[in-house]
Amino acid sequence: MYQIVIYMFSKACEYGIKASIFIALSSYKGVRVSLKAIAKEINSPEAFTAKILQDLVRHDVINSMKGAYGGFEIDKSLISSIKLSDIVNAIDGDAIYSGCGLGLDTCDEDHPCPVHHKFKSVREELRFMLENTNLEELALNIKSGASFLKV
Amino acid sequence: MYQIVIYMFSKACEYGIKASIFIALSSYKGVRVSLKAIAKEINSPEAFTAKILQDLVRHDVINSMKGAYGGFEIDKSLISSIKLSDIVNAIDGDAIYSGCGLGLDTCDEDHPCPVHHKFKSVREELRFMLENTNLEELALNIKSGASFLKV
DNA sequence: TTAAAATAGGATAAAATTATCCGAATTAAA
DNA sequence: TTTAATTCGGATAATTTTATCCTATTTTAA
Ligand code: FES
Ligand code: FES
Repeated sequence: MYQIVIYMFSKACEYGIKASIFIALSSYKGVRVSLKAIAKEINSPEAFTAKILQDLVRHDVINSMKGAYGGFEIDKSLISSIKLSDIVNAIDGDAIYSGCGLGLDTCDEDHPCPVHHKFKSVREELRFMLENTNLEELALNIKSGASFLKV
Repeated sequence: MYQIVIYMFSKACEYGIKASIFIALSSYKGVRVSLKAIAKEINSPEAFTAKILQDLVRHDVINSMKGAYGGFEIDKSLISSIKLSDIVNAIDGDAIYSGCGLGLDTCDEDHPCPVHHKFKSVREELRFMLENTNLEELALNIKSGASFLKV
C-alpha cells in the first residue's frame, strides 16, 4: 500500500506554521522564544525545526537573535500582515498553486488534465484561504483557548 | 529549501487515476490494455505503475487478466459508478479526510488546531469533488479531446 | 505441448523528505 | 574577559516514497 495521498502540508510546513504562531504569540508579550521552547510547545523535532526557522528568517518572516537571551521573534506591528501564504511560500519557494494536480508538466487551461476543472475550485479556495489568513488571528485563537498547537 | 508543500496527490495516486481513466476508455472499446500500453499512454514508470495497478485490482477497482492477450479492463457497466474517491481510497487505504492539516493526532472539533476551521471547508470541497466525480465523465472528456493524460 | 505474452510479487535501489549531530559564530551577563 | 546560552550551518542518518529488476505464474495461440 502506497501511503498517504492528500497532504495539505508537508511536515516542514506544519512545523513552520505552528512555530510562527507561537513566536507571534510570544512577541505580543514582548519576549523572544528559543528553539528549545518552540519545539517543546509545538511538539516538533528540535534540529529539524531549526532548519525551518532558518528558512523563515532568511525570508524575513521572522527575526532571530543569536547568543544568550537570543531567540526568535516577530515585529509586533507586522504580525497582522503576515499571511499563511507567506510562511508556505518561504518554505516552498513558490510554484505552489501552479502545478497540475495530476502531474502534467504545466497546469494549462488550453491543455487541461482530466481533473483540471474539478480541481481548480478546490485549489483556488485553498489559495484564497492561505492568502486571507494572517498570523494575528491564528495567534489570538490560541491565546483565547479556541485552538491548540499540540496533542 | 524543503520542497513542495501542497500535494493534491502522491505520484502513486496520480498514476492510479490516470491509468484508471485510460483503462476505462479502452474498456468502452472492448479492448484490454497492457501495462506497457498504459505506462506509455500516461507517461509513467512501468514497474511502479504495475504495483499501483495491482493495488487497484486487489481493491476491485479494475480487473486484470494474466497471460497472452491479457491486460487490464473495467466492467463497462461499472465505469460510471467508480468515483475518484474509490481510486484514492484503494491506493491510500482510508484515513484520508480525517487527519489534521497541521499534524495533530486527531482532527477534532473540540480540540482544533489553529487552521481547523479554515481548512475544513477546503477539505470538504475536496472530499465532495472526489466523491462526485466518476470515471465515465473523465474518460469521455479524454475521448472528446477536452482533456489530456500526458505532456 | 510448446512458446510467447502478460500479470503477480518479492527483493532491491534511488531519490526525496524528515530527522539528528556537532562544531562554529554570536551575544549578553557575570 | 570569561562563560553560558543561543542561533547557524554543514555533514550525516533514518524513513518514506518512488522506481527498477528479476523470477514465477498464468493464459492463449500455434
Ligand atoms: S492541468 Fe491538471 S490541474 Fe490543471
Ligand atoms: S484539528 Fe487540525 S484540521 Fe482539524
